[in-house]
Amino acid sequence: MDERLEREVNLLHANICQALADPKRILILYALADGPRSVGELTDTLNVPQSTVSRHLKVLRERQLVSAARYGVAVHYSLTDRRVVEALDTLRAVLFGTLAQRAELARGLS
Amino acid sequence: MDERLEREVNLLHANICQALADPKRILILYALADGPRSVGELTDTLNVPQSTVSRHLKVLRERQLVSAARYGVAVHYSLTDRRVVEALDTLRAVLFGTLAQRAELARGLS
DNA sequence: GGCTTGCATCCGGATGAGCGGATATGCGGA
DNA sequence: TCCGCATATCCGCTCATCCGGATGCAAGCC
Repeated sequence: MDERLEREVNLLHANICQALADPKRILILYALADGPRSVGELTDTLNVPQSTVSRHLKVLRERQLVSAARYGVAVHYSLTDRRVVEALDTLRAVLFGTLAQRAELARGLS
Repeated sequence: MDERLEREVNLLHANICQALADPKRILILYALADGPRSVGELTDTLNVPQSTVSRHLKVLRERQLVSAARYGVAVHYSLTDRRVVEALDTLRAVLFGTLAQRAELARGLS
């Protein structure tokens, strides 16, 4: 295996893919795709304790997938790079493809 | 939060993102992007025990990200949908962007 | 049928990730 | 300065995941 690719993939995993490995974090990214949101807003949107939201935001912030800006006492988070959501949309399209295929298969079996 | 999006994201996570949450699995996908490979070939490429490769392949197979075909005593795996690798490439581009930004920042600080 | 080869699965152990209540910190208003 | 709000971090806990050697299983050869 190409050592270069291996190192690159390790970086990719550590910096991005691992961050996408939790459904709540993906939801946060989609919520931010509509524009910046404060932690409180995200807490309401996701309907989980605030500490949980902050913990997930920390993961996303450390990987620079989101960026934070303080406005008075509130902190507004926003997407750093929309391409992350685009990639997720691509994966969603793949998912629909396989789901459709499974449905097809199930119909054929019946 | 839109319940529909929430369900969709849960599916996306369970079926795809979780499968991308391990660097070895990402490497397998990239290896398969060059064409079908047998388990033995992947074992050599990744340089890990065969049981480990088979375990990861099982995860990818269950999510239908790869498909298996038996040729005699060997099993050849191939990518089900190239778009998965395309999405990974997009994320790689994002990664390079943030890495460049960090380098820039580090230079500015020195 | 016995053997080899290639792959899948089982198992116990170690590590990591998520959780959410409690608490700390930072900021603006009175 | 003291208070209150918004957010961040700490803590102990539970659960998920990965690992790799050992073992099971299918297919072809003799």
